Amino acid sequence: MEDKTKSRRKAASKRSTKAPAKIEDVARHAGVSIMTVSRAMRGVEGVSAKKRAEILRLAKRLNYQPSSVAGSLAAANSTLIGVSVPTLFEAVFAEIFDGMRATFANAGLQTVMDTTEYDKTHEQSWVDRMISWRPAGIILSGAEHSAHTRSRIRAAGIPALEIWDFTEDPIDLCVGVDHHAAGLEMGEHLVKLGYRRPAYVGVEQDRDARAENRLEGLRSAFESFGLSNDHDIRAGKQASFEAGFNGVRTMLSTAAPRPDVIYFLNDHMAFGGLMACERAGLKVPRDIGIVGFNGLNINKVLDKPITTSLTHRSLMGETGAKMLVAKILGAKTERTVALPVDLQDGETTRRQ
Amino acid sequence: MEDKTKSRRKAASKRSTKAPAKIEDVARHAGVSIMTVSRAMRGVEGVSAKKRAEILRLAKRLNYQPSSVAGSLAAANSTLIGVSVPTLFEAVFAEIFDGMRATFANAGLQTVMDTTEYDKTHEQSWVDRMISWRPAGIILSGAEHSAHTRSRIRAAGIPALEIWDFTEDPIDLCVGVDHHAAGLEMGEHLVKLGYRRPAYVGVEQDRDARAENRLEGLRSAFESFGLSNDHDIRAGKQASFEAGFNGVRTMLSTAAPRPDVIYFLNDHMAFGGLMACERAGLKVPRDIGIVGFNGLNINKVLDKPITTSLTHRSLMGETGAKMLVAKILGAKTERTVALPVDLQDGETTRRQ
DNA sequence: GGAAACTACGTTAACGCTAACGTAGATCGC
DNA sequence: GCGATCTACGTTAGCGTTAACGTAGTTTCC
Repeated sequence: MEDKTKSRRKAASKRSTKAPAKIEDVARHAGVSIMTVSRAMRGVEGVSAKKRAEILRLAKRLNYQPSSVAGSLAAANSTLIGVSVPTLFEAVFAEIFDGMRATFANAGLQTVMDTTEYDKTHEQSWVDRMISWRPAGIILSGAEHSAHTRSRIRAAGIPALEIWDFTEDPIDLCVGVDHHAAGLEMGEHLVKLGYRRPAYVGVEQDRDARAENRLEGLRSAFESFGLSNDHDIRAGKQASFEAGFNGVRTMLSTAAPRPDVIYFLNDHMAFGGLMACERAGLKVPRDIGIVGFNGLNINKVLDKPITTSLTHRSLMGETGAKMLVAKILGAKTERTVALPVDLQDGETTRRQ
Repeated sequence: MEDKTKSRRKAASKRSTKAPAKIEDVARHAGVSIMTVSRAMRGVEGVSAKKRAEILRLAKRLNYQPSSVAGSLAAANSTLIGVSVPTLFEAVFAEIFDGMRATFANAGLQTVMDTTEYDKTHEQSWVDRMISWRPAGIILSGAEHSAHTRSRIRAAGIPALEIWDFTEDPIDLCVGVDHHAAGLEMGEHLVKLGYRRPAYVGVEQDRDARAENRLEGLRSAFESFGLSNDHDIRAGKQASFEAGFNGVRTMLSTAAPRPDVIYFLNDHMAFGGLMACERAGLKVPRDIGIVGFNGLNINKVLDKPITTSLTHRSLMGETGAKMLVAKILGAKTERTVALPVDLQDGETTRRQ
């Protein structure tokens, strides 16, 4: 009877070639209690050095890997940090993530990442799934989240960090840059350089709230001088070289009078746009100005560096990770940190 | 006594503002058994429509989120797919990942990703941590893994996919391209175009096994014509624009006689190198040839597209994901799939 | 040299959930 | 009209681990 039940259970489970070893197997082989194995594996006190060594050797031989699932259920704590980024196609998020790595590794926390495709529904379901794993912390990109997302995270009492966009009113913690201010600063700079007919080239759908904020900043700069931005071109789904290229082609074939400067969603789009301008016979910056955002790597190899706003992605990641770790450990930390953006006057805009 | 034990336990747990609702809370509020709530939440049979609706409403109100930790321990199954990529700085892996997304989402599987930094020790510990969560499947980049990694995955009996590099002898499943063959094909092409003094520009440390395979392929092509590649420059840690730029600068200042063609680790490095050549007054392809790998996005906007080998990253991701899902569901699938690489003759190498 | 303190274990009871099985009451078939 | 089947639940026994506590044997201290 006993036997039958067991074999049934086994057969019902996925075609398990061989069930992986569990703590009980190690205990039996070592002739000790389960608890002693548990202590030995975790390196906590209460086991003699000799027995510990023996148990560890046995565990290795049996290919025993403690189950984090059972472990975190029993201990009610976890070492997971859930990270959500809109896309991996923009190097920015890879750089932020890279900046966080060391801090989390030092704290013994492991990150698990997924992408939301700039979609709030995606993000919501990601948050729910993530919470169901009871992580030690959660990281979201940007500062605009659905009410559902905010309340779920708060209700779960999980430390959370919003990164990239700055807000005074975060779910929990926030580190980022003020995108509106960055756009405004760039706009004022361009006005000062004498530009009067700005255009914008971004991606289809205004899913990227930060980019929209920058555009608004730029617009208000021009508007405060009585100038308006009529040309708002959206091309492609991702902020790629190609999208920038196509956006400019579209613009040049439709816009009259021609804009005198183009503000791009980021440097990659700006480079694509630069290529399109030159292909169309326009000299940059003589005939038209090109402006990007982020200060991406490509800028370092171009003959004519693109005028852009440099963001400090790695520092941002590190700062955010430290704040989150502090919060998780119950230490004091600032709730919000705003990082500066450095305007870099390149050679794709005219000299003053 | 009973009470004391409970409160002690509570106090000992992390400063829980308020413990999140559990299935028991919902059951109590709804006046039904725990099992009925479980069934209602999972949408399985055995609950009347009326009760189900009521329970779901209650769950929402109590902010109840079923614990995946407890759930997968009890049900001994999981919906996790662990994905390991060497770096997020190369768009290639983002594209492969993107290609997999839809397939996994349709199968109700969720991915969790982390990076290994091209480090086998990193990868090993990632595999161990991942296995401890008992995922439904595991995805590794490349085909060179430590014995420990291979045996652990096999011992755990978890379906695994190796992607990007092709091998006849995978841990479990494999989809990728033959990098050696791609290098060989490009080498033969360059010989045919009349190139005789090839050079290579890659990154410091030969951590990227695929890139080394391509280089070997290229070399054997030249060697079979009695030509050798003397110039092997390593610059930077990441395969960035800048690394390509710096690599070429180094090369031009040291190499004599000057190589007539440079093979780069990828298109981004090639573009950086192209910039460095032009900065140095060399005309491409008149004075020197530039060759990349991957067929990255930037190539679509360049006046002179870079000669490269196009890889089909999105297709690769999709193919691999389908194979893995099939394996997880117990369906038949091929063990290995080799995808083609398309040589694209650009304008950074001379015409025949 | 005997109580106190420690060391190195073992035992028990969770952790939050689900599989498997049990069971009233309703429905059905002939 | 009565056994057979079905529906909608409830009960029981884990899943693999750890926290908390219990307990022999050993050491320490004055």
